[in-house]
Amino acid sequence: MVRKTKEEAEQTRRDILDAARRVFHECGVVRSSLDKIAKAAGVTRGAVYWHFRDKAELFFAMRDDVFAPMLGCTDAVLYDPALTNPLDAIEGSIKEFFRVIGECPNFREVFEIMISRCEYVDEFASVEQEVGRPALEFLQKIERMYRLAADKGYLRAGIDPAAAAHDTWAFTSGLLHLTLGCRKNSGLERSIPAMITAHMALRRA
Amino acid sequence: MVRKTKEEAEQTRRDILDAARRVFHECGVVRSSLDKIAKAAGVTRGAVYWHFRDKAELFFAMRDDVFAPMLGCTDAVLYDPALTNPLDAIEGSIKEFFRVIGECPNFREVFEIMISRCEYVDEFASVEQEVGRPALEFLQKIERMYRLAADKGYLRAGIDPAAAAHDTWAFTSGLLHLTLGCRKNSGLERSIPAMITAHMALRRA
DNA sequence: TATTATATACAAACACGAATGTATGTAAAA
DNA sequence: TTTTACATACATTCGTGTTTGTATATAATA
Repeated sequence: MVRKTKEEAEQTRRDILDAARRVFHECGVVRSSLDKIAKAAGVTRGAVYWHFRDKAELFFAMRDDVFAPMLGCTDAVLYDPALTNPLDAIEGSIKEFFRVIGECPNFREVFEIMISRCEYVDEFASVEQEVGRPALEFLQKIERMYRLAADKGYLRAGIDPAAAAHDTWAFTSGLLHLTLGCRKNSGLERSIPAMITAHMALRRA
Repeated sequence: MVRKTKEEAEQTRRDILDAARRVFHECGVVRSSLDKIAKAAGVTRGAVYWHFRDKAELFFAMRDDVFAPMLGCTDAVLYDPALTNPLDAIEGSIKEFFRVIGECPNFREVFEIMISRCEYVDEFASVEQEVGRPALEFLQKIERMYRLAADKGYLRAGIDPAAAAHDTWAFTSGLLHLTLGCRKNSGLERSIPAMITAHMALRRA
């Protein structure tokens, strides 16, 4: 059996993507040979080269599988019309982000790969920029929300919305890196929601 | 000329360390062959293997050259007896950290290598932990300072010192990652001191 | 002090494995 | 019958670790 049906071929494609994530996570992107990934997927390098041009294309395909849904999750909360207080929207959105990271190993693995198992040089140099772009968009989104909160009188007096946004931006980024970095120690996982609550409480009127 | 004096040998050792930093930064740790590093230092791989057992040892030696002095810089401010308000000590210490990162390219390069040009697997897996340890120590240090500030009445009423420490901890970590990541765009560099000031102002009585 | 012996500080050459990209083969689906 | 969806085989490149060679600094000795 060599030639498969379209559905079977699509399945091996997904098998390869799945294996790539596991192997990238275990060995790092550079040290993950396509042969290792192929074997982890139960195929040969031939199949990998059939579906993907090279390792970079495979990497980006794997990443895209996860990033788009993630953005949808957090934006759904951020723009939830039921939340009248924009500060609740920000708080809920950030909590949602870390909930997904904490509960869904696939998502967590991809973020760990992006942050600590990939060298941002040569063909992967763009990864850094592509990580930075969503981060900047997040900054702009919450800045708008903070401004809205200020208009509605929810923001504590004397706080500049832009400054608050930058602060929350750095806080969120740091929390992500810290939670992915030191997983086992310090039981950071469980205290994340409380940290987010405390962070936002500082800014409430 | 083959055999050199002790001083000359020490100089080539430092040349190699210097070249390693540059090449690691440009090519990433895994893709930096020892031959590339040797050539950048004006020697052959023989010299590299003479001074260092392998790439990992070279990497850690390069890193240690920078990390120890850095800790000294920030701790000097954090424990400056002239600062009676612990919140000033925290603020000054963090500002000092980012001042060094911003003004000293060597330090910045090493941090960029650690954060975005090194895959934390196999022999480099410990790097992640060794980055995490100073981070945890930083958390404990500022937690003590926040407690001290609370005792002295400098901390805004209603703020828990431990929660404030965690928040500042994440903020600082995030700021580091963001400033190293998106260097050119958004002119983040220049607004860092103001961000730190605003961050601390939120907690002042 | 002069001579000798030895360790030093590399350069150069070698052997080996690993990874990549490509070319070819092939059986079944369309 | 022609693609498709791979498996297999091949050629080549690259990096590593080791070994060998060697001129010289340095210590030991006479």
